Amino acid sequence: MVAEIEHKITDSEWEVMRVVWAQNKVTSKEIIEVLQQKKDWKPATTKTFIGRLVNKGMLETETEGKKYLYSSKVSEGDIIKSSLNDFYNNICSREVGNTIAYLLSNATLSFKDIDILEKILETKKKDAVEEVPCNCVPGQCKCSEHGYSNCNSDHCNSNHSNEHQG
Amino acid sequence: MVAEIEHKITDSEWEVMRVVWAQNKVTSKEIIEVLQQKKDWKPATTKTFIGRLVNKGMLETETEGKKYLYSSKVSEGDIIKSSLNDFYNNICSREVGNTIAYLLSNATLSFKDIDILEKILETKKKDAVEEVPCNCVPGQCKCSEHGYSNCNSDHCNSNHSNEHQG
DNA sequence: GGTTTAAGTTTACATTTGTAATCGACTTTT
DNA sequence: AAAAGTCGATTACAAATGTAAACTTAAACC
Repeated sequence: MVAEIEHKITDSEWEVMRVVWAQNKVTSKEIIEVLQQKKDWKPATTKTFIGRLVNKGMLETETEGKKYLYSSKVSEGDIIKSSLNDFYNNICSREVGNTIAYLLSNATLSFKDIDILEKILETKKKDAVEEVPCNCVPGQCKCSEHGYSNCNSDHCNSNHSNEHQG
Repeated sequence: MVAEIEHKITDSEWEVMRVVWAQNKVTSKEIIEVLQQKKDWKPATTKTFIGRLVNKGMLETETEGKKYLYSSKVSEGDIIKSSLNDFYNNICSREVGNTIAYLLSNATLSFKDIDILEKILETKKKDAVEEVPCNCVPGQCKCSEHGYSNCNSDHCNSNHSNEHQG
């Protein structure tokens, strides 16, 4: 189970977190410098996001002698997982396979990555299904019913599906 | 290349789009009914989202005789891809493999899905790399440097990485 | 030791998002 | 034809987000 992440993280907050994750413990000055370079943010802007992340419980502070050091309270992997879970709540369950295929196609992977993925894929064969159930609308997506002749949903695998695919 | 999606789509807007995708052409009444069931939204709320989606150019309207029919101007797959691209801009390139592994592990897949994924994975072997480059911070993530002894980033594969992993 | 500087905290403000009521123009009903 | 219902459009408003200046306090410097 993935650690519970209380709040969603915004795009801007991601940027800050990445700097922290990349170095474990950092001063605000370091974060500010990196993001001034990378995102052209004014120092004040970065400060705001740091503050919000502390409030959200994503970052914690520690006073080393005189100065503040920021570190992350949540791992990058956990936030990624939490964000993806949120995202996957939005999409049709039938799109999951396509989605992974798309990601896979466009990814830069290491040999080790590929190795791991192959193994996982192998185990997935055991619980593969004939047709992934659709969860789009309560009464189920109409495209899975026969005779519905103008479905243009991507996940529709009826033979009518490519008649008018933008 | 994925179709350019002008605007980001919000969680609430996803819900509306899903109803439209599931049925191709729908009246507002149908959308409202589904989302009243599924999300307990007041009709006015759904109307707002429909309106915003029309403004964003995601939905288009057509008057069949007397009444409005809404249909999607963008395919579900394209929006998913666009959203995932946005998301992947936020995460470390080294996390991509892990991410796909996570998704794969938790996915419900069809036999066909698995088949496709296997083939893609096979082709990925050709351009696999020894170590995926990190894109977290301009000067590269410190965890890839030797001697940096307190990196707790998930993607750090130095041997010090599990000393204090929350 | 007073002044400059650095850094965390407060305040500011425009946009976007979530959530919804109300308005205005048709349509349908009586 | 007047009343009532539909439905798209307009308006409302709080919370979240992007972006940043100002304030405050403590440290550093001359």
